[in-house]
Amino acid sequence: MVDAYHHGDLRRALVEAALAVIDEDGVDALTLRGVARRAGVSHAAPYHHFADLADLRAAVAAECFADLRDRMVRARAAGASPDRQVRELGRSYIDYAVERPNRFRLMWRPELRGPGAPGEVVALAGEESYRPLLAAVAAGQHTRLFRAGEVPDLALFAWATVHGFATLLVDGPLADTAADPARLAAAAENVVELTLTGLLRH
Amino acid sequence: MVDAYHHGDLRRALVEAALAVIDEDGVDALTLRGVARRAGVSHAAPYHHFADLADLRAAVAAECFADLRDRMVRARAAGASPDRQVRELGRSYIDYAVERPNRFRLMWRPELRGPGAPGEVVALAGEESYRPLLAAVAAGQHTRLFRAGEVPDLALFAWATVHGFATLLVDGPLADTAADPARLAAAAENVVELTLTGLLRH
DNA sequence: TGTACATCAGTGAACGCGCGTTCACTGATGTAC
DNA sequence: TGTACATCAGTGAACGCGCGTTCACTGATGTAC
Repeated sequence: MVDAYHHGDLRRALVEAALAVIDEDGVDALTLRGVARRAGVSHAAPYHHFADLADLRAAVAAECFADLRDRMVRARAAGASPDRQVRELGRSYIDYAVERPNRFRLMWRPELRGPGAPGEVVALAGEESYRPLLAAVAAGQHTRLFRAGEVPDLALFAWATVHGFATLLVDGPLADTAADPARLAAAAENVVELTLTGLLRH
Repeated sequence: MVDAYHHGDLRRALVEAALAVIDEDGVDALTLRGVARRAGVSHAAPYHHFADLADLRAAVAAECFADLRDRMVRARAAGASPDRQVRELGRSYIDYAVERPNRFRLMWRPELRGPGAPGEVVALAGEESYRPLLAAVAAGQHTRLFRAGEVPDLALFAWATVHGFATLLVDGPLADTAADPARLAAAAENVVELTLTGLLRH
């Protein structure tokens, strides 16, 4: 760490630097040279740890998904009943997007998933973030609180709603709402409750 | 049109070229030089019609939103009752995203809306695409088919759900579903019906 | 109807920029004996 | 414990690239008289 040589964990430091660049200047500002600069190493150093820019981007996205997964796991644990779990999951998902808009944007960039992308890690990490919601929906169905139907179908509906709301906050016309905590909370509450209505047995 | 000089409507031709570039190679492949090349003019010519790249991008996005608005207006007209209107609107929105994924991606790029963006036109065009949904929800509430509540809240829920589903199809893990017409139709039906459940009075 | 002239939309050369990537290199670290 | 050597993670110079943008220019078009 003191010495420039044999940095210790330059890979880690580069990922941290990349997160900082993305948070501050957006996904498109991410460059290998910029990250090296920020980490205080020469522009050629990152090539010892990442094949290319796409590889670095994928590593950063995987990191973000791991963070999201942890939040989802905690959110589910915070809910006593399945319906509360879904509420917590929805709120946490929205919070993540608003807190870290640029990371959220990166996570859904098409380059991560297209053909030829080093996106397998990303896809797997994404799946793991989804698992708590699937589990909560299955549990709600098991206690006959939620409506009958395929678990993946119900979960997909809930995910789509919350994800759509989050992207509208981050990239759409709801930016003003996202900037005002009170309005954001009210709008999120509305969306989450209506989602639950779609899930509940009537 | 025959002559290089006084092209006739180079602005129009540049927008068309930009749409072609975006459809074929993605949003990030859009450059002023590339568009000029494609339109068969020198790379400096576009500056007589657009201030810079961001300006061209905004013009293209506005064009896309106008297209979406037309589809939304037609979709609403195709539905006899408010619930059918919502179904048509949802399906058309999803169809647009799947048919024109790169245009759909462009339309929600944050650069279009951030501070300093020439995005006023884009914001207005986006609003107009939203109006048919607002109208359908208001109509459904008026006939007491839909639940009580603020129209914007109900409409936002419906939009978020369909928008989220569309983005998951385009940029997320549902790419496989989007590629298979039968599965796509089934998944879209599921999402739209659950959305309606959230809107209906019980 | 002609003519002089302003305007306007193109051209092509030129600029600087930051990027990704490669390469021969160097010096610190770890290991076999 | 020392020593020779392989390995490994850095460095810095160099490359080519396409881009955005500017600029003086040119020739077609429209207009005033």
